[in-house]
Amino acid sequence: MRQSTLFTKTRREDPAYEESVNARLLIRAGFVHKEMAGVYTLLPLGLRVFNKIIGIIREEMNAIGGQEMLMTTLQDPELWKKSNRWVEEGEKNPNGLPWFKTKLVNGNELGIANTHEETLTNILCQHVSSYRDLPLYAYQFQNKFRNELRAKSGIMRAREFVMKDLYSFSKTEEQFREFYEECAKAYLRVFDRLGLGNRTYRTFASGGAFSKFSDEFQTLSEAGEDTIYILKEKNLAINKEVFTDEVLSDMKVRREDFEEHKSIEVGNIFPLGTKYSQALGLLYRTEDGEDKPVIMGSYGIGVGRAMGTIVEALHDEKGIVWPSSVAPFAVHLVALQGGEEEAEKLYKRLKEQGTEVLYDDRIDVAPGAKFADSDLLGIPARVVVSTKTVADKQAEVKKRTSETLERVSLENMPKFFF
RNA sequence: CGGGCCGGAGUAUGCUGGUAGUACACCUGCUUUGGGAGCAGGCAGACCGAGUUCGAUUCUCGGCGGCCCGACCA
Repeated sequence: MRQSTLFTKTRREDPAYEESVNARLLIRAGFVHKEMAGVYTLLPLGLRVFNKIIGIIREEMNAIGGQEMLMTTLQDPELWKKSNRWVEEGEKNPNGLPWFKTKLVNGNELGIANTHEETLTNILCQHVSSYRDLPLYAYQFQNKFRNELRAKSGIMRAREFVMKDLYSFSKTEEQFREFYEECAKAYLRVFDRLGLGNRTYRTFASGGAFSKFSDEFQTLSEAGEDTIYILKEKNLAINKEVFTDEVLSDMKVRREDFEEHKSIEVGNIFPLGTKYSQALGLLYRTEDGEDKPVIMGSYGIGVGRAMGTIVEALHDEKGIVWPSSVAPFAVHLVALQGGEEEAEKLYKRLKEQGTEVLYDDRIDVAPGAKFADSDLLGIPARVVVSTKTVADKQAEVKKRTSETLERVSLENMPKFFF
C-alpha cells in the first residue's frame, strides 16, 4: 500500500486525554480512533493487525475441532430469564453482568449481547439429541457489549469489543476435561504466536459465577489490572484472588517461592458444568436410553485486548514493535530523495512476490519524519532506498528490533530476508 | 457508583474579568532533503445551560464529556 494514499496520519504528540501506553501509541500511529470512553474504531492499519490476530486464533481453534459461526447481538430476554441472568430495571445484578438493553418499537425489551452461553445452548437444543452428536465445539468472533462502570486502560477494558468465544459441549466430565486441557494448550500456542509466549502464564484463578476455579491466561505487564504469583521453575501461576493457604497446600507449594507480578488477563477458560444445559433443557440421550444434561465449558479471548497487550508488552520509546505474525505489513519501504525510481521498482517487485509492503512514497517529507513514522508504526523491517544506496545498487534494511543497518542488493533482493 | 484533576483551532499548550496568543498540522510561494527543515504570507479555536458583572474563555452553580484512584468486573 502506498502511504501517500493512506488516509490516516500519524501524530507527533500524545493525545492529552489518554494515559495508557496502548491507547497513546495506537492513536498516535493511526491504528485506532476513540469514539468515546471504552469505545474504539479500528482504522485501516489497526484492522490489518486485528485481522491477523483473528487469523491466528481461528487457525488454532479450528485445529482443535472448533466450528466457526456467528451469533446475534440482539438477544431475547426470555432465554436469559431461563438462566436467571436477565436483570430488570433497577435490580441489582446477582451475576455481575452489566447489561445494555434496548426496546423494539412495540415496547418489548431486548438484550444486547454480552456473552452467548444462553443463545448457543438454545440453538443446540435443535441440533443435539443423542450421545452420537457429542462432543461438539462451536466458536465465533463477535461484538460484546458490557456496561463497564469504568472503562479504562485504553482498548484494554472497553464497553464494546470483539471476543472470540468458544463453547464446548461434552457427554461426560472426562470428555470435557480432555478438551479443556487441549484448549488450554491451544491458547498457549495462540499467545506464543502473538509474540507474548515468554510472558504469558496459564494461571489458576477463581471461577466467578460459574465454578469454583478456572484458568486465566495472564501476560506479565505493569499495565495489567491483575496481580498474579508465579513460580518460574514449575511454570506455575496463581491469581492473587485465590493465592490462599488452602490452595497453596493443595498444590504442595510454598508461598515464599512465588514472585508477585502485575498482569493482563488475555484469555480465560472455565467449566460451566450443566448450569446452562439444565436451565435451557439441552439434554442428550445416552447409549442406555437415559436423558442427561450436556456438560459445557466456555473459552474466551478478547481480540482488542490482545492487540493492546502486544503494544504494552513490546513497545519501546520510539513506538510500537509488532511481532511479524501480526504486523500490519511485513516491510516498510521508505523512499528518500534520489531513491524514488528504484524504490518504485522495488515496491512492484515486492508486491509481485506477495510481500505485504507499506510504501512511503510521500514527497516533500523530511527523512527524519519518515524514520520517526516508521518507528512509530512498528513494522518489522524497514527498507530505505536513497541516493546513497542507489549509488551502490543497494537498499538498506533495518529491523525494528535492532539498530543494525544491513545493505542488500537491489537486483537480487532475497525473497524473504525479513 | 464515590473521590481527584481536566474541558480553548485538526493536535499540543501559555496567559487572561475588557472577544484569544504560541508551536505543530493544513493552504500559497521560494529554498531544502539520511533522524520530526527554513523563510514569507494565509486558514482555523473558548463543551452546554444558568448566575454574578457594565462586560465571563476566565469567577460561581448545574449538566454533559474525558483521564486517573477506588469500588465493581467472566
